[in-house]
Amino acid sequence: MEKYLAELNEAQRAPVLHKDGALMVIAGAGSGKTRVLTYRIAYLMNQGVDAFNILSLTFTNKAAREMKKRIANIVGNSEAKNLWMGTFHSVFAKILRIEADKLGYPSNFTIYDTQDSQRLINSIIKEMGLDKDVYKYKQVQSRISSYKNSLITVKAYFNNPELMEADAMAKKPRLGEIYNEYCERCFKAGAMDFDDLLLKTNELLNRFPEVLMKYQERFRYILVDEYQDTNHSQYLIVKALSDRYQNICVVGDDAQSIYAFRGANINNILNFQKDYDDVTMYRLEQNYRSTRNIVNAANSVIEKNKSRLEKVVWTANDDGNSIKVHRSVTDAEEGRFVASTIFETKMQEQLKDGDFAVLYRTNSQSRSIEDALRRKDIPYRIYGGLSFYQRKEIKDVLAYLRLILNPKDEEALVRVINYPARGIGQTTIQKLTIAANHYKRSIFEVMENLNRIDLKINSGTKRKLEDFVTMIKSFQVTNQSADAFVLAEHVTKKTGLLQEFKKDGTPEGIARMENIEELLNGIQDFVEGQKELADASGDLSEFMEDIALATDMDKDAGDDDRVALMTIHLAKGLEFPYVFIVGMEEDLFPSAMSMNTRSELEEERRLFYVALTRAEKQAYLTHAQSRYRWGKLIDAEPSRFIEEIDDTYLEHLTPPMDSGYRYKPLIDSDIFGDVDKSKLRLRKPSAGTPPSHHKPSEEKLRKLRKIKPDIGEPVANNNLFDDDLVVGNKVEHSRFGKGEIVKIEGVGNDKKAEIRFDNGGIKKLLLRFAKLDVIG
DNA sequence: GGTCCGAACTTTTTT
DNA sequence: AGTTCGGACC
Repeated sequence: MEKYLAELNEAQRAPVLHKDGALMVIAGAGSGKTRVLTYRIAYLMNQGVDAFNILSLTFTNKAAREMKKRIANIVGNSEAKNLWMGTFHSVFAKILRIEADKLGYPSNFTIYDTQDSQRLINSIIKEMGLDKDVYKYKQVQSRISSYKNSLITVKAYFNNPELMEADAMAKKPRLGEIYNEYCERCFKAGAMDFDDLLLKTNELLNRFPEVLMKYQERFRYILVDEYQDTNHSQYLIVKALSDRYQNICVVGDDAQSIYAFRGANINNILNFQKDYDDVTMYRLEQNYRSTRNIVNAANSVIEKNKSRLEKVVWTANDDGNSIKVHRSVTDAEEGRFVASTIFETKMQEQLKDGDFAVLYRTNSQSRSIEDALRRKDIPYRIYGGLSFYQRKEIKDVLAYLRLILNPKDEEALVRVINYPARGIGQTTIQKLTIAANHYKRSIFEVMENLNRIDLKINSGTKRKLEDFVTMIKSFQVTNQSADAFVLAEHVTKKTGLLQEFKKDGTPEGIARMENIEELLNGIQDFVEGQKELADASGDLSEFMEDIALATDMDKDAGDDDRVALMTIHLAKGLEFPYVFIVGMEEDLFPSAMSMNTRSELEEERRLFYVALTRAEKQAYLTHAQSRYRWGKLIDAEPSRFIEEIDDTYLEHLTPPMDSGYRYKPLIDSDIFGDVDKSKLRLRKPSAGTPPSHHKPSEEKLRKLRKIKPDIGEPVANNNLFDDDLVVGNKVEHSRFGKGEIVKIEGVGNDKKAEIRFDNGGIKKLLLRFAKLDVIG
């Protein structure tokens, strides 16, 4: 152990050696935070802490695996095995399976991905006869998702006039009904969506004190990586679990918070010190990754943000080269520049393809880069985008497998009941659905009992339905004895899925068949891996659990030597010697959708900061004067972010254009005073952020918190009111008028106040949404 | 109940 | 641009 501790600098060693209590590590980009986490866990175990008592939450499962491997090298494999490590979603999915019965779920519940959720919501909207142009299923899904991430259950929703009014004003008065129906259908199908994995964990821990106690005792030491990207739901889970022992270590960097759009709340990290007694704060500020040029350039950009924690990232590395900026006429030319630069640099510097990465803001930008790389025969790998498991043919196979494990899984059933075509059409499915709703049973159960219910289905169709049921049941029998691979191979043959593509013969058909074969290979690999483990069998349920929450980054890259293509979001936590950041153009990066408010623009800027700090030796920024978007050639101006970099760190490969362009005006609370962001959001509801919060003026904020402003302007805050409103306060509400607080209950985002209004009414309002002015 | 064709959406990021 | 979905027609 001593040997390992010697590998750390002083700043890194301190949090590693800090055994008990709450600690927060603010870790600048490239400052070795993974190393700190790894050694801290190893050190805890070295100090006699049982691996069973440590829970470590990481951003990807791959990060967890790698960390575990490194810990195993220090403390030994058998010990490291007992560590609980993984993403929030995968860890709590495991716990939910153990405790499922308490919540009324089967332990083999299905996990719906976003697509499943959207399909279900789509059919609910149709069944309710709503206008699909008003109720756009994707918008509705993202709205429901953000409710869940803010712990607003259906019940909480209907108890909250503010929310209902907001949705009504957005011309969606029946959103609550959809939400309710969606939840009921998921429950009936024995399914949880991604957000449920966190929401139901909260429910579990809140409703069952003995369960909470059990896991508090179990997880005496909790570590959370990338804490700046946790959402409210995750925050509450961590808070609950760590409440007993308070041995909580969070690591993060506010400058790299880039997931606000899916509910991440930067205040979790900004307010950590308020949440626990006796917090020790550590800062890692020395960057080991990048050249001084890159570090300084990144600093000069992030300085433009107002909301930041104080931190100075520095490096002892060499200056290195300037950051190179390249302009091209079209996106195709940009691709060619990237490809030929990679080609030449590789030759001159004796590098590998794997030393290069191309980062972009949106997945759709990969195409032009791919084309250029392919022409030059440069091997590459695309991460993310339409992930393998989201392809239609793969989802079809998986739907059969899901159905075997959980026949109540309606999304899976609807997906494959007539695919490949077996003569079961819309009408029949409709009849089944109505019957299922009527008898409060699943469609599959209805199909099992066709002879006992009169559904006015003709005998031919009935026969087909029975055949389908028999087939699934026979698969279930096979599943008793066969491993996942044998079963999956059997299923693809028996269902006729493979046949379907074989007879098709088109290039797409062949590609799809190859994808299915690749899936089967993947399953076989998995099964063989599992069989080597003592406590696993390689059966279907193990495989399905493994892939349900697998991210694209989790797949083994196979350590093969290729240029990496990915979005900046996906690149978080990674590093490459040479990095190209392409599409540095206004409306693309920063994204046109993110320029309406300061906080959105600041998130884009943090994203750029993340991109830049991925580079070890050399960064390139490229932009095109025109590019194809939506099938049309669009003119583009260079991104403001290029200008924001201090000029001394840049080298223009092409003469810079005159910078006479202008930016779109910001809608900003700085300018307009009290901007009601929830209304802004509703006008533009595609973003996946949680329902926004009323933000009082800066002065009022200060009064509420009774503290002086620290650096810069705080972001719209969920937890502002935590310690400030008390019973007896006089408040004014925009609609209900003046009143007095008679009761406060709940914590954090769930905090409610009961207010007796002067007009006689008593209302219970969720503080984070209630527009209250304190008047005494 | 199946097939074919055109409309519509896509492109912000993801567990 | 490419894909997916829904409606009209067979």
